[in-house]
Amino acid sequence: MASLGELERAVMERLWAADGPVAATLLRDGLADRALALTTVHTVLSRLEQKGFVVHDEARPRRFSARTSREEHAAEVMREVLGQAADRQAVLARFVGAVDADEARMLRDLLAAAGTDDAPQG
Amino acid sequence: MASLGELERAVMERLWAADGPVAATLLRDGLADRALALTTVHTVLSRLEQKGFVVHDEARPRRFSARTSREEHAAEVMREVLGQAADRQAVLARFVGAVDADEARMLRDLLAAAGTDDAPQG
DNA sequence: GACCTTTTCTACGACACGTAGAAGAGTCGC
DNA sequence: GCGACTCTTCTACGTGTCGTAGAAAAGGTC
Repeated sequence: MASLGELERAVMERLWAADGPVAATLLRDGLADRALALTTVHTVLSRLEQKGFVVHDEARPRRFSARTSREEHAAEVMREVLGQAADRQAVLARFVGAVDADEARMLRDLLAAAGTDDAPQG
Repeated sequence: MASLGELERAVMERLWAADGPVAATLLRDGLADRALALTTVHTVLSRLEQKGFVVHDEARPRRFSARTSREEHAAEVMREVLGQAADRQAVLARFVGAVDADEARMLRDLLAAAGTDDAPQG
């Protein structure tokens, strides 16, 4: 997975923070502190689309949206990192060994909930 | 966290696969398929050190080693990704929702083991 | 102390990213 | 329908990082 540059990340943040699809002009305004040209925003958006992070609709003032939510993206990255590891158990062990108590609790609950309808088949 | 380039990653893999500290010449030999000049290996090693992934001892033919294990590194990245998220529970939910059954089992076991001496302190 | 090896310094081409102008395409008002 | 305006795409450039390595300096060997 290609990673994001500085501006690219900022744009993704805006997209994630938005309710729905956002026009490029809106994005530029949201990034007013950077005083970007509209074309700059478009370039970044194009690259983001190439990388698969963004999609746009066909309406004429194009509206852009993140392909996945911020959370889904983070989870995706986590799974990717885990998936690349040879010894996934070791990675998970270190992972749970280092997350804080709150997170451990969340994980336990989540796992328990998932387990209830996780009927082993085959 | 700075990410790794192609060669940088290959070097890290060698370092991780090695038992202990490794000399640059050994690394070059291990990467023989790439036919790299020793200096190239040294440059990469220096950059890796700057990024905090590698350390070397003071012995004269310098010996390089990975600062953290492969697994620890992966876990570190996972925690970093999680830590950056605003809604960590949502991330974790998506994460456990997508890992496969084996991994879920590992997590459950790991969490259970960790839970036994996870005394809540005021 | 001369010679060989290792390490450091410096450099360069390629590519990604931030940046944006120019040109082309579409929309709206008259 | 045409012109003015806006949006989109194409193209380009500067900078930084990465892969690559030579030259020079530092260290070790005999």
